Amino acid sequence: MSGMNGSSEHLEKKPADLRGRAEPAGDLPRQAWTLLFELMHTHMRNFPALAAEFDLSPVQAHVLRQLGEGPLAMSTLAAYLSCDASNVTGLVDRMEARGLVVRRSSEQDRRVKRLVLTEEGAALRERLLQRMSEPPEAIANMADEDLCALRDIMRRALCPQ
Amino acid sequence: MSGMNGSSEHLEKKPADLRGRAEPAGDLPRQAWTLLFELMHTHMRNFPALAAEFDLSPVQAHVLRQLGEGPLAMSTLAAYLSCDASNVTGLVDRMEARGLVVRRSSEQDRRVKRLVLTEEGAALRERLLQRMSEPPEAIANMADEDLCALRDIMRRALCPQ
DNA sequence: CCTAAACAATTGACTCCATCAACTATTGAG
DNA sequence: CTCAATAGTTGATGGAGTCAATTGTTTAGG
Repeated sequence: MSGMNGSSEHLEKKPADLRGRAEPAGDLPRQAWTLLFELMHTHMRNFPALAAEFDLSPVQAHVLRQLGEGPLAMSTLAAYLSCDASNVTGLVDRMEARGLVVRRSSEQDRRVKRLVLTEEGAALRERLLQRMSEPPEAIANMADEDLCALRDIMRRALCPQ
Repeated sequence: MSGMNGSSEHLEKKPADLRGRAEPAGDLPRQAWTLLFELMHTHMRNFPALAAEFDLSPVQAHVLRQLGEGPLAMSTLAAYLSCDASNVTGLVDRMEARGLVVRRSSEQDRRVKRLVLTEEGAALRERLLQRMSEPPEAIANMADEDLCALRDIMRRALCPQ
């Protein structure tokens, strides 16, 4: 880093404005969310590198993750990815070329093709999931009570039953 | 959605395997992190759409967000984005063409160019930040106690002093 | 039955993001 | 002064995203 001549470059650790911009005090969800977003964001930054550890693009890693619980139609995958169906074609082309998945034509409806993990794909998926579940520092360093509380809070939020 | 003929497509609400894969019970950070990751992930899925509300690409939105606290050298921005410097050139080209930023040559070091937000860029940034701080449903629906606890936990985790 | 609408997947044209290698201009150290 | 290092750009290439158009298939209506 040599361009550090006197000017304000502020790359050090960026505490940013995590305090909530003048602290509206009434807007609890926004405050909590902004903090979460910060963590999320710094972590998502190295997701491409994480995927690259397995010679996957970020999206391929994402697909591999979603593909765990049974065959998915192309269009269903497109819905998961919130993207156009035409996009999935090329994406799956590349993954099929690497032997991670195969297209299987449905017999009930010959328009649809279902994606099935190959052995190799399933194995890679296991390794990937294991790697992705490794928490970042900010989480790993938290106190056990905070971790427990966080887990329970998130369960309540994500599993509304 | 017409391809729903009997087969297992499981797109409904995807509770996924949030319980932690056989519940190792010892690995608290992994459990908490996996839950956080789930939220993160479903939220990041519509970030492109959010950016598109402002006619920005996801990366442009990201840059606009980072560009708030003063001029940044191109290389510094590349470091923020964890990407190659050559990438930033075209990125900034497009943003400059839309009048959001300008390149200003440094006088101390004529190699570096600093990015400065234009009026329009700064205004758009404000609107963008406001929009981005809107919490997703899973957060908005949380109980106040959980929100408080979550905020405090995240503050402890992110502002280690 | 048969035609027309709806739908799954693909293709083609296009843009943006990302990487790498090569290049220019500038700085700074010996 | 010379030479290595640095900041930014360019060019080639590929993945990922969009949209519009096409093909093959299903389904619903007349």
